[in-house]
Amino acid sequence: MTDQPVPTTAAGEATTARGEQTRQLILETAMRLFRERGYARTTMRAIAQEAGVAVGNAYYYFGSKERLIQEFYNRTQREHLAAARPVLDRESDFAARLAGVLHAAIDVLTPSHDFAASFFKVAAEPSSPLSPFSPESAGPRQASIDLFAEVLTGSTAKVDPELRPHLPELLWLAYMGTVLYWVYDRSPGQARTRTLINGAVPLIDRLVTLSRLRVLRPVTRQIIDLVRALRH
Amino acid sequence: MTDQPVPTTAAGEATTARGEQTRQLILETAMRLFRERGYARTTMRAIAQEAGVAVGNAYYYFGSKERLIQEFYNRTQREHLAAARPVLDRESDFAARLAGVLHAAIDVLTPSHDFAASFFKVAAEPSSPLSPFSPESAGPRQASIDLFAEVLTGSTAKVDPELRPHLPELLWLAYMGTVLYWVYDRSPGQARTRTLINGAVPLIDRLVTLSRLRVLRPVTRQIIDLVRALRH
DNA sequence: GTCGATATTTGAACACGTTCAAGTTGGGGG
DNA sequence: CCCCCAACTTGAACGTGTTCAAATATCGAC
Repeated sequence: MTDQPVPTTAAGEATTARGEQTRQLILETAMRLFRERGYARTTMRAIAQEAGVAVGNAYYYFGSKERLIQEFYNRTQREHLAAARPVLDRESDFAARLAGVLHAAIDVLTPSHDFAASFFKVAAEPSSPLSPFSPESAGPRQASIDLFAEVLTGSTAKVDPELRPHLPELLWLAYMGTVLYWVYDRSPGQARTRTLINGAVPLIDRLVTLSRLRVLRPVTRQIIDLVRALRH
Repeated sequence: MTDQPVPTTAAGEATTARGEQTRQLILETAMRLFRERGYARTTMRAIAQEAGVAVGNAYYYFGSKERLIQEFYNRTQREHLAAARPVLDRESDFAARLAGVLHAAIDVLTPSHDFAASFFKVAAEPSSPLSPFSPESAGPRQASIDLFAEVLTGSTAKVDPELRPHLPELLWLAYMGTVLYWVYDRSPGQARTRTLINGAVPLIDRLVTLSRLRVLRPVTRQIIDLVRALRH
């Protein structure tokens, strides 16, 4: 009853210099073709041919076509962390930090918008290791959550102490929502996503501030309880 | 640069009694096999063989394997509307109505959880006509939003008049989020999703009520402005 | 009843992702 | 210098979704 034949086995890391070189060659070729033609229209045969290797060789390093996407995912994540760094070093205002980190993510993603949609389709599969909620993604996911923890800790924001430990994960969730919106965003240059960020960040900022208000305490508590109940 | 070769042409509706019968036969067979073996492991050849027709015949009525999923989608949607009806006729409390409608959706979906994941993968593709945000889904989407409008209008809830016109769509969005959670929910019987509904509904109810409060007016206004800005 | 048009049905052929048994290569130990 | 083994490379073959030209069935007009 389980679906989707399990993606083939493990790593595929090169162990020699020659191998590493081939691996990189295939990867670069694939990324170029994905960008040029889109994911679906790039065949494994085409990648192999353009890279000047046999199709089986591509499978030696990347167990499947999806694995190539995994590589894109990792690369993007690293670039995001790097792009967010200057913002975190510069700003101390919570809203500015959050907006900066979110805009940085979209900056990094923008050149790949067209084929990122295909990437998204694969990641959406709940059983896929590429899903942001999968155990296999635990590493990158935690790195991402840590980033939002830093958004918070480095800021001057005053937060309800009960809410604080949960906030990084909630911000990460908002980040996922933003990316989701971006994937579906058909406006030129994904301008709508920028609007979303610019509108949502002050809103989040205000809500976080208000969470300490007496009238809202019960609501805050209610949210925290829900998060706790869902986390196990 | 556009991805995914466009799904083949239009309808495929039968125009004769004979055709309609064949169409139904193929559809029932497909649904049975999907449930028995999962989506990925059910081949078009198997469907055709079990239904006793040629593989090309299945393609005559359903332009692609994904189209068969479309049919599942429509069917589920109809069942949801039907399952929600008694609740709406019975309850007048906003929270009870909302919880009832959401639980009804999960009730309808539960038997298909295993293969609904595959369905979801397809629907996630932004360019797919099955995406809940696609123009092709406008009909079913509106029907769904109307359902949440009825959740509201039939209730005794007092809502900020500025917020009210936007609330059905926001509730629909929350519904989409719930389904998203359900798809990824691996807990036995998707019990976690029930927890989510039972926790989120009172929260939403309270927030809706609080939206009329003086301190929260600016926040409410801010949300409305954002929704407006994103809607065009 | 016969004919033509339209609806339906067929299955071989194609393109693509993936597998795998059979090579080839390169370098470290003798 | 040669041998051996693991690392790497190859491409034919398989299963699958999809297409399409050709065959067949149905029905209303005459």
